[in-house]
Amino acid sequence: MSPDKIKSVSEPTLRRLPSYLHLLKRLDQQGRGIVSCTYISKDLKLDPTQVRKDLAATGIVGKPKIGYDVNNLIRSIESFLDWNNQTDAFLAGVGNLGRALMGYERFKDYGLNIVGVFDSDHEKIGTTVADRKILPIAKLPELARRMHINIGIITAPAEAAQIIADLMIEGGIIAIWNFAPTSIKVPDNVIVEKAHLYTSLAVLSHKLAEALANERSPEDEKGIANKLE
Amino acid sequence: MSPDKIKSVSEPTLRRLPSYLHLLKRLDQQGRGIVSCTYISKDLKLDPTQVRKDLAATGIVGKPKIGYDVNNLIRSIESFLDWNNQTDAFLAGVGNLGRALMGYERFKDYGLNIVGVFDSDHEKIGTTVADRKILPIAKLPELARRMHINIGIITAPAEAAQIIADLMIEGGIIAIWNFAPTSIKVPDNVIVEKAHLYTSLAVLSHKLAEALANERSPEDEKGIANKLE
DNA sequence: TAGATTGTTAATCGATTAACAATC
DNA sequence: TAGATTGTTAATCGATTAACAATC
Repeated sequence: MSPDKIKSVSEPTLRRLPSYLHLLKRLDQQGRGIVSCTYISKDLKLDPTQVRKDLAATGIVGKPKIGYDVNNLIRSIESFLDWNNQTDAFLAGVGNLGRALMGYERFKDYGLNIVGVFDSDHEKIGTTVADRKILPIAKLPELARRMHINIGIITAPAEAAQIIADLMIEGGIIAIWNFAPTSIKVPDNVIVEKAHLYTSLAVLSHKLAEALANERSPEDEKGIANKLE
Repeated sequence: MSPDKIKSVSEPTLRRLPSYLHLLKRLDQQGRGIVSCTYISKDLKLDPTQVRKDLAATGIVGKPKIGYDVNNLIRSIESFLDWNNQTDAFLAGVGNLGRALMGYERFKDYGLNIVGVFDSDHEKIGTTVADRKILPIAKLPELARRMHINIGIITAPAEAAQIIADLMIEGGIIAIWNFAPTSIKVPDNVIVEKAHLYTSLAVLSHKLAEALANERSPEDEKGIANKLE
């Protein structure tokens, strides 16, 4: 029935796959042909069983006692993430971050090809970024539909995020990569992936504050330990 | 013993706090003084109990039947994340992404103050980015130590990440925000937070591929459903 | 007062980790 | 062959969700 059925996979697994891929590409460059889960798990500080399950999710089959073929593994992960085919995308909001993303030629290695850039600022419209002419945001829906664009990237300020999302959806875009620091409302069939820097910064800030507090009063921990005795 | 003890909190909770904060700031601007978990949970599409627990983790106390005071809540989250104090940071690697981060004046609202920028490229050293002179990377350890810098931001290519991390650690930096697409090896007492774009892109790419595959062959699902009967 | 809400304890769910058989 | 490794099933752990008492 379903010849190339898509396996359902947990989001934590999905998030670990790029780490494997980067390590594997490095190993490949070093001329290594075979790798074991044990090796990967040590390098990335993960549980070996977890690595095995993650890799299995991509459909790869290893050889007991031997390990996995590095090249096969790379291809398996890339095809699972659909990074072997390039997908066209539109980007809206040419601020600092927008420019940074446009400058990442590497995205093409990750299946992403940004073919249209949009902004609402008349000063910016007509100028170019990464050799692409910046177009007026109002043209996004029509162009997206005509070019069958599936992915939209929002790198605009929070205030503009919802308006842009609506235009993208109007243009038939079904996957939105949202860098604006706000949540957007979309229909159920539209996929939204948040890429909020502040989320990551929150973890760092809190852990640092915690570490510094412990450093200042390390006796606290002993105090607690003593009470538990 | 521990007068201002730091509560241990789960990482998922920590990652949700910035979303609450953004919503609360918006509500505050709209002049709303009180908010309930129910309201927050609907806006952010989360479970209300989860919201209640997350907020409780920051130390806030609400009023039954009433809700939470919006301003108190904002202050509670900010102080929990240590975003009410500014922490000085160094950034290494002035490529596109480095420039984008330097351009984010908003970081100051999130407790982050980038006071030093470094690069290894002689062409870049001496030029400025966001009004800061770019310094040679070799000077990072000494300056970090002298200025008591705790946070280091790596926005360099993967190849340079480990070298930069080592220099940061040499300079006494204990928290690293790593944007380079590679994992770095650090001593146990050093905090590393990954901010890898590709991790987020992997989720989007795979979900999109899955959605498109289902669209092409929606009868598959029926087929499976029938078999289960 | 009644009802909406907080705060907390218990149940559920899912991801991680452990154990072990199969394999080259 | 023996040992290292894969692949899979079972146990554990932790986060999410449900239930409910306390409160204004």
